[in-house]
Amino acid sequence: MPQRASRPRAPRWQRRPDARPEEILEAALQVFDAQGYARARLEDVARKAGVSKGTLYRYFESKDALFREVVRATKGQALTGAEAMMEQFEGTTREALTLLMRRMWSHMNDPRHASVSRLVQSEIKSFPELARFYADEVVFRARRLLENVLARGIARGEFRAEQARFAARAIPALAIQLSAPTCFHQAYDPDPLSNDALVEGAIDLVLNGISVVPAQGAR
Amino acid sequence: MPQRASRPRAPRWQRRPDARPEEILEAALQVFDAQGYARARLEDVARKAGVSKGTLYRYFESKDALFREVVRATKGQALTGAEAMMEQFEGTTREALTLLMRRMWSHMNDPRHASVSRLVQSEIKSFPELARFYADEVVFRARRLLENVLARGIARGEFRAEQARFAARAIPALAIQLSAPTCFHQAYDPDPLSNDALVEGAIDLVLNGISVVPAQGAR
DNA sequence: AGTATCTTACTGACCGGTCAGTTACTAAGA
DNA sequence: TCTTAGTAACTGACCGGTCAGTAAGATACT
Repeated sequence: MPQRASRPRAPRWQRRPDARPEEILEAALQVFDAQGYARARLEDVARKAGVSKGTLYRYFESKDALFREVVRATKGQALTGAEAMMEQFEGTTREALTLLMRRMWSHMNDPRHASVSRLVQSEIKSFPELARFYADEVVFRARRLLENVLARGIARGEFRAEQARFAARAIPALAIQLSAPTCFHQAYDPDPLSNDALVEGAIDLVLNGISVVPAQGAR
Repeated sequence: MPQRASRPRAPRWQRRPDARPEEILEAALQVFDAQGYARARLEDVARKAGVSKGTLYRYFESKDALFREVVRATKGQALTGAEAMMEQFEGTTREALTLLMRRMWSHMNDPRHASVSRLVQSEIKSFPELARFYADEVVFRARRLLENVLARGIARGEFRAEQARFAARAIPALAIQLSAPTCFHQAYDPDPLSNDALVEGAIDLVLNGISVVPAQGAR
């Protein structure tokens, strides 16, 4: 019963220019995630977004552009919260870093973020423009946040100074590679680690790896 | 001067059935690396290998199969040497692990291995059959090797037992993500780390991360 | 050694499916 | 009634895969 006599015109489609872009981005993320960039068909994105293929081109000028916007929209402001959190943190830097790492890992458990991270890893080579954006707005920004925390720990005598540069790179690397949803061999793994075990393992390894050895002085 | 009167027939092409497969694999690796699997054209692979496209199909039954063989050929026996090296190692386990990590990082500096690692990361989702092979013959095998070293260190009281499982996963993760040639943002990095700094940073982080804390007992 | 015969590595033109992007048109709704 | 969001059929490039034909070169037989 598509329409009633008293409200005769149930339009075949509606104009919703404000809602479309977001819906298309969401659909695109799902299709890109499932198929990878190259195999993803705009036809499928359109269907999933409830529009026709032509409509995509009203809002995004090409498949490339659509992909870039997916990444931008997902990761764009993701770091702001973490930065704010760190700004006002008062406890030991060990606690701060623990908190931050838990936050990173729980982020990677959000399928949206995990998908985008994986996609960027996979496709970045074909998107020099995106590469620049992603490096500046995601990779280096995350690194800067970590470096600030690490610097605080060094200043307070908690962490070893010589590990600051490497650790700021290692933590994101571990988050990307060692959170369950990103890991392709999870399915075949004879000895899989739970998500909890992965976070806690990472925290333990990093904290022990960067803390000043308690041989002389501390404790 | 393509031919001389005294040796009149310089053939337009030669039969070299033994050499072809290897040459094709090498060409395929280069093209896949440069373009990614989807964008790589078999036409280009053929040209680079000095054969026609049809010839590819004499040796490999499809593009998929060709890709699988590239991976197999490159990574297949790569671990054997490392396993042998560890088998006969006599020093402290710290030294053993250091040696092994240096070996892993220098492997990743070989463009062939770096390419394949990146490609597998990117494309694995579309190749379930390859995923199985890669998980069993590369990922888990490398992990097993690391676990053996770590177990030795635990048995000798050098390493903390609770870190064995995570560290065996973390080390390859770091090797893949934090060796220069695999890293897409190296070009834009305002504060790039040299390869040396990356290896040494990883070794330092890991050794400190897994070693028994010298608070009580040791030293 | 020469040459006829046969096998098969190799070529390259072609086919057909796929899909990003276009366009001519329709109708929502201010 | 006019603007423009939206549709759907269409186009053309691209490329994986095929196959009929060609010639390299091995083998057999003088």
